[in-house]
Amino acid sequence: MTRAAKTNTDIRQEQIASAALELIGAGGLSGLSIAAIAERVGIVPSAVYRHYPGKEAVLDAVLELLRVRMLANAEAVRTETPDAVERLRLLLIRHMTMLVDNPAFPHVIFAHFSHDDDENRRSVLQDTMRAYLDEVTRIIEQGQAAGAIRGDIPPRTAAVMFIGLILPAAMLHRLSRGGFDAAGHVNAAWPVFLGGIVKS
Amino acid sequence: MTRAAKTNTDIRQEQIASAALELIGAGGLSGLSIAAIAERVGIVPSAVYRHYPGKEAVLDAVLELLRVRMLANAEAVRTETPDAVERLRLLLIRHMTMLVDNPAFPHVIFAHFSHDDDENRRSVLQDTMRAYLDEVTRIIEQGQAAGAIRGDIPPRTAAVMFIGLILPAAMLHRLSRGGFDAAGHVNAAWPVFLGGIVKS
DNA sequence: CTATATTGTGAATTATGAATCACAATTCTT
DNA sequence: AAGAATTGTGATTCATAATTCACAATATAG
Repeated sequence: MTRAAKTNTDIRQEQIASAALELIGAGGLSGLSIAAIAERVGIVPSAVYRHYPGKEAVLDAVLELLRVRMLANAEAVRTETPDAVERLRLLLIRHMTMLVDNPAFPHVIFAHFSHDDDENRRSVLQDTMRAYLDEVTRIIEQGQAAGAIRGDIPPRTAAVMFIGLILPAAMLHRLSRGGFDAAGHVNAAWPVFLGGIVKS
Repeated sequence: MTRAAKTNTDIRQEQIASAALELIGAGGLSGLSIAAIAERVGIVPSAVYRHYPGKEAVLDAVLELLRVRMLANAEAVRTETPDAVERLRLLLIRHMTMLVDNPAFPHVIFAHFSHDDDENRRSVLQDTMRAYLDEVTRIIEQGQAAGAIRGDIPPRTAAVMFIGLILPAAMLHRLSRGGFDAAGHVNAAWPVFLGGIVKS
């Protein structure tokens, strides 16, 4: 066995967090072990502890990864188009792609949040979702101000419905082992959703 | 310590499955242990093995519980009203109530489905979801035939969107530890959804 | 009422995986 | 190049939870 190249902690931390994210996506939280992470990174299990104090810390890093990716999407569409409705559509596509690429996300969300240890993580996740929903809500409000979206619809409700265009598709995609066409669903559902929120 | 009353296996099996369901809802799959189940049932851990060959079998029983409850809802609304749209609304309420009462459901769905052991459970869950979606699809088709629902909407798409009215609400309800008003969201989202699918 | 089957109990066993540690190899500083 | 700091390795320890087992109590059949 060749020895793993000595690599700076900041690089290793990223590698470990990414490996953990992928492992969670593939096998759920139960499939996440220090040994599996180490193998994927190409080091020995005990080496992981050179870069993180323990498994809990690795999970925190995974949550941070997810937070950044979620909000990056919301950020990105802001510069792509000024039109609120079009912005929503682009975000929808991005969001869907992200969930299919990162199946770890729904896993982590629904994972165990019971012990006191997990309380902090739950809170971080909640903040992430709230921030994301705030972005979507803002786009919808903007569409209402511009007269494109019906003013009698609570923006927050529409924002949660927006998430609802994706979440079940991601779930079915996973349950069917990729058999369910998540992208196809989103494309078909979009005009229906639109029909419910735009001015007729 | 008083000794647990001797109880028939069929009763114990139900108690054990219910206990497991509740434990998963409270603490996720990670929070599920034979010891915890036993404590909740009021017996000693090793006694669980009198009624199930092992933990895997208990999980199978939990899945069966969920399947039955899902389909019971779809079945129930069929006799409550002949109107397709109203039937959908009733199902929505039932579904939402069920998810809030049984937070184990989303947990189990997004739980680990990687090992070969889990392959069978994934398949069972997929069947459950498909059967449920079939029911919803049928109601929508019926609404289209009756002229209440737009005919240019793919019924399956609408059915998945229907699930999407609930799933994110259940997620937010959980993330916020009950702070998010899932029932309120569903009530607000329903007319918007309706606006997208009914004939204008 | 006695024999048998069923269920419950506590102790012991086992498997798994997280975490620690002493030591080796590598890189960096000077 | 010498010494210090960093990173990697293998062996070991520790904790947890599933599972097994011998035995006790209780219910059921005859």
